[in-house]
This record gives sequence, structure tokens and C-alpha cells, in this order.
Amino acid sequence: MFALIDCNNFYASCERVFRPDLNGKPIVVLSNNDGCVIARSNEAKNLGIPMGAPAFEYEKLFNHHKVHVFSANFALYGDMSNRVMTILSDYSPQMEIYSIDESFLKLKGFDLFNLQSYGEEMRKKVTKWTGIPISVGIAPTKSLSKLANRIVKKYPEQTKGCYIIDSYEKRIKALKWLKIENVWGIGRQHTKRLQAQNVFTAYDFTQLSDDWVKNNLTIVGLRLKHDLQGIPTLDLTEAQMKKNIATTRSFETNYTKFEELAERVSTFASSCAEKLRKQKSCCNSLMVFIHTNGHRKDLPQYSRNIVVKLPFATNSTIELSGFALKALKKIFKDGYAYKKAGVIVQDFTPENRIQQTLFDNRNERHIPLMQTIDKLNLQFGQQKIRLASQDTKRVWKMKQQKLSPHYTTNLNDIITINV
DNA sequence: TCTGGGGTCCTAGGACCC
DNA sequence: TCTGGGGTCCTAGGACCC
Repeated sequence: MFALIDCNNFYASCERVFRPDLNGKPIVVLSNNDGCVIARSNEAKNLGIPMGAPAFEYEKLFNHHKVHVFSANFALYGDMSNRVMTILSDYSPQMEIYSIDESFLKLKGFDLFNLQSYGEEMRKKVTKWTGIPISVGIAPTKSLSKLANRIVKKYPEQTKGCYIIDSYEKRIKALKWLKIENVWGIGRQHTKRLQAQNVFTAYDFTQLSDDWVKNNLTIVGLRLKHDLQGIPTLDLTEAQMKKNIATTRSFETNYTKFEELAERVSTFASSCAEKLRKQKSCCNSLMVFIHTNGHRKDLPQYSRNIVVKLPFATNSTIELSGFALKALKKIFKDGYAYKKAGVIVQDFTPENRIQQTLFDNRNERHIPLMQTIDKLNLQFGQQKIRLASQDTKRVWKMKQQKLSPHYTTNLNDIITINV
């Protein structure tokens, strides 16, 4: 059996852990730049605030219903996630952390366990130790455990936070209950195609022929079909090295000058370099993109990206920033108001297996230099050591008007309790 | 005025090899 | 008039996830 454990309204719940006065009250968490809604408490969902709602369009509604609005505090969410995952890892030797708020556990050899009480126990412990509410779905396959989890979300009281699909009847009933658009792995395009075939539930989907599914939804769809039929097809996937690393941001205001954009791109490249060094990889290729604000129909639009093959694999901040700036020069055009830019590094080689080239311009001295920079930044705080091409005066700021304290990662923000 | 960020996998088609 | 057969690798684009 597989268990899927999912934190309920994760970001909103993280904020509420440290603000118990907000229990029962509507909360939303906004994306970077306080742009749009990326998490909602149940109360906020009930007010009809959709996922992805632009914050400025909903400001009136927020005020009217006294919705508590938070800027994204990823330092807090990441740390809370680690705590939850650490607790869950005690419940099975085989775990796949699927996202910041979700984990699969493989329950192999648990035949003699009462899985219902096992799931309820997980839930109690996570809530007690972290304050985060979770839902547990258990079933013979991954996609069915996803489905079981969805049932818990819909019927929290009846299920006591844990639902198990362990019989043919339960599986069929659940499949008939699940709308096709809510099936894990069926997105908007597949939904359209399937509905055109009169497929409206997960059950209908499992009744299609293998051939049709494979021809129309590729091998991925076919695997999903089998998995939903109760044939374990999707296994836990090992934590792997990342294959792409991106740092991209929208800006609070539009940039028109090359220098402004260059500073951002240099910073994004530096951030990618740091992330690369963290997983001990070097990249062989890098992409820079810039674009104007697509929502502004009144302004001239421009969007371009460029992929640069590097002459050698590197994870040096200095080198990557240099390549990124050269790339930016090639695609930058005067006369546009830029809203977003990003750097994506790809095509990785392990740090210790770099292929030397005949005419290698690679600067070996960067290796100890980067190690030193990483060490200093770890000790004295992020970004203490930066390139001169980066924002040395701290001019750039993200819009984060409702940022909560870093309760668990900054000693100055730790909560005090009056006994 | 204001609309997020970061990933994965698969396929078709083109370029190349013998 | 007739013009082979069997491969690999790479990439862009499209689908999906949170």
C-alpha cells in the first residue's frame, strides 16, 4: 500500500501556527511581489477566493471580510516542511517527498498493521509536534492514494483525517466519485479531449481501451490508467539531482534601462550558481530570458530568450554571471518596459567529473574562492558576499508588505511566551 | 498601478551515422 | 522507370505537477 500525506492549506496553516488568534478566520498567502493568491485557508476558500486570484482585484473583498493577508514567507514554509517530513519519515523506511507539502510513504510489509489507526496516529503526531494539520490517503497505488487523500479533504470528519481504499467496491465507488479534471495527471488539455469522448469521471477513464489512451495521452496516460485500476504502475521515485535550476522574478516596477536588468540578471545567475554548488553540479548551458508585462495591452510587447552553450562546465558565480550578462546584451532591446527576467541553468555534469577541453579558459582559482564565499555567506547570512555587478546598495526590493516574521529560522524573530 | 515561481517527462522531427 | 535499411542523438514544444 501507498500513503499520500498532504498538509492542509500548507502555507496558510504555517502562518496560523504562530498566530493562533487567526484560527477559524480567513487567511490568504500571496505570491512574490504580493501578486496573486497562492494559498487559502478553508474560510478563505468558502468566501469564493480562487487560486491565483490577483491580489489587487480582491482587495475590497479582503477588507470587507477581514481576510488576513500574508506575503509569501518561504523561509518559514521550507523550515516547517522539513519538520513535518522528518516526523513522517519515521512511519516508513521508504518515503518520497513529492513537494513542499506532500509525501508518499510506501507501506510494504505492513499487512498486519491497522492502517486506519496508523494514519490517524501520524496525523495526531504531526499536528501536536508542528501545529500543521494533515490528511492521509492510503491505497494500493500512488494515484489511488491521491484519490483517497482527496476524499479526506472533502469529508474530514467522517474519515477522521485518514481514508483507505482497500477493496474493489471502495475503489470503484471512489473512481466514480472523482471528476476527470481532478484526476492526478489529467490537466486541462487532457480533460477537454476526454470529455469529448464522454469521459467525465475517473471510472469512465479506466473503461477506455489501452490503445486509445496510449495514442491520445501517450505512455504517461496509459500508466496512469493502469495505476487507477489498482495495478501498481507508478513507484516511488528516488530523490535525484535536479536537471534544471531556475531563478526568475517579476519586478515591482517596470525596468527600461539595460543596467537595471543587468543587475537583476547578474543576481539571478549568482543564485543559480549557488544552487548548483549546493548539489555539487556544474552546468554546460544557460538560458536568459526577459519579457514585458503581457497583461498591459497598452504597452508594446517584447519577449525573448537565448540559450548559451558554455565553453566549459562551471558553477562559478563569476563565470556564470559573466556569461549571463553577455547573453542579456544580445537580447536586450531599448524602448521596452521589462517586467520579468530569469536565468535557467541546464545540462549538468557532476562537479568532480568535469571534462577538460583543449583550450580551457576555466579558472581553477574560482573553486576555492567559491567555497570561501559559500562559507562566509553561510556564517554571516545570505548575500553578504556579492559580485560588484549585483545590487550592492540594496536598491532592489520585492513587494512584501505583509511578511510575517521568520519565526523558526531567525533568532531575532523567535516567539516569546508569557507564562 | 498592481497578475508567481520552480520543476518533470514524453514525443516528433531533424540531423547525423554506417 | 527505377533510388535501402537501420540506427542514435538532440531539441523544441507540449503536457503535466506543486
